[in-house]
Amino acid sequence: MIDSNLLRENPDAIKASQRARGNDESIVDDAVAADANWRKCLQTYESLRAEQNAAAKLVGSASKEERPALIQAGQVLAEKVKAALEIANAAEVHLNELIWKIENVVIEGIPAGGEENFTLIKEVGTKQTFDFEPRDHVALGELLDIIDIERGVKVSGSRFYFLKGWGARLELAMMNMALDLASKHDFTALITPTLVRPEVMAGTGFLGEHSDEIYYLPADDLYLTGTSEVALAGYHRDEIIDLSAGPLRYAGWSTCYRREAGSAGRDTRGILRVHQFNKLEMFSYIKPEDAENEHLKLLALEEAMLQACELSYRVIDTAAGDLGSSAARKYDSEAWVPSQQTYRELTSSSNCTTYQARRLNVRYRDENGKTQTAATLNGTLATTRWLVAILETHQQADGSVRVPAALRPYLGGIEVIEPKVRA
RNA sequence: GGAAGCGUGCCGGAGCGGCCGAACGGAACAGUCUUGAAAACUGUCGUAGUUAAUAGCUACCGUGGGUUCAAAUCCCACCGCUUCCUCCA
Repeated sequence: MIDSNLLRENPDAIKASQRARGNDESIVDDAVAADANWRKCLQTYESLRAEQNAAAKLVGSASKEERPALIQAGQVLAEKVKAALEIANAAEVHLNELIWKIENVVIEGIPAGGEENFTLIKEVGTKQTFDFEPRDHVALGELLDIIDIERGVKVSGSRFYFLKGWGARLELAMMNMALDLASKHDFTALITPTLVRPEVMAGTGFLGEHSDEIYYLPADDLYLTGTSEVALAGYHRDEIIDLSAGPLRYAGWSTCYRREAGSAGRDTRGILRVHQFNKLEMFSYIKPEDAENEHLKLLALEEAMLQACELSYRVIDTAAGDLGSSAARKYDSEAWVPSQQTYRELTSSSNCTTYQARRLNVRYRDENGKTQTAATLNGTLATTRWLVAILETHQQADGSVRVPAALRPYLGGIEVIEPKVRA
């Protein structure tokens, strides 16, 4: 939710942002008008209400003879107040409808346009080449007996899989390494609920246009979360948090569920796009003026993880039109996937400025003791999808996979995952 | 799942339909006193909206409705918590 002060003071800034995103900018003028109208209606109501309160007070101290007339006058006032309230409420509803539709104001300097208009920030590492015919992660997973897609489908349907043996351990190793890294940088580990109530799902903005991406359990009126961001953002909802000693940082681990409703036919092979996976997500609550630096910090940690996994990757600054509605800026890092000869997104880190926190009502006290809306940021530190890049990048001619050195301590020291021997 | 009880400010805890944004106690903050601290004393001490305004006004006593001239107080629904029974990891 955007700042209504900004709407009053600088609607042009919001319009420019809407334009960069490719969104309708006339809605901003509508919102300004609706805001003015609401305030006018509110004042009408409040002054009538003040009159009513004063009148009601008189009844209490009035004599028996005076009362009937006063009560009758009160009845008339009550009718007026009721009518004025209805008008004011309707005006507020209308204003909210408009204001909720306006997406976060993008940070100046990010590229305008859609998905293909990103700015390339950097490329790190060399794209892996092989002097043999490389296998894709599905073939490797089968050969090493570490990913069992066939049985995943048998048990749960398409886009499900089993991680088995070293595959399962590799994922846990990666998550643990990520958690260690995050912990060293002041992130508190948090294992979050993955079933949440409708109001939390709506509050974090995931019930909008992406609602058919989300699993819903009607018998219990609960939603399965597609990312721990939902729980992490809801964690401090309606609270005044203490940021005087620095930001609040969390590393949330959870299983994530996605229906992939709109992606039939896309990435059907392997575990690149699945209904269920695990993710370690960083989340920061911070003073707005520090948000951009924090964003760089999140990105730096993501890069540290990618480098620890010895992956080749690039970092992009996403264009305005490709941002989620809460994000003011988004950095994605994409790892090179040899079998696809292309970069695939492994991390995504968004600076939501105060947009998300305003909707969730998360505030802090500034130096003067005044409450201010906090800023929130989130970023991926590891997900199941990383296994695709790790396996494919570090494969060897015989189908074995070299374990990146940084991961070995988490895997009992093993250096190579060998093909299954037993038939 | 069955039974009973309870939800008030940072915490504890009062509250008769009107004089309750809410007694009282504690915590916290500021000051007096003190070489300094403690104690004692004095004061401050919720959030938000509107407004030029730290003036005024409005709203908020779990949430949403309702009754009434007037609701923390009465009625209804929902949510949550506690205890007991049942069940269970």
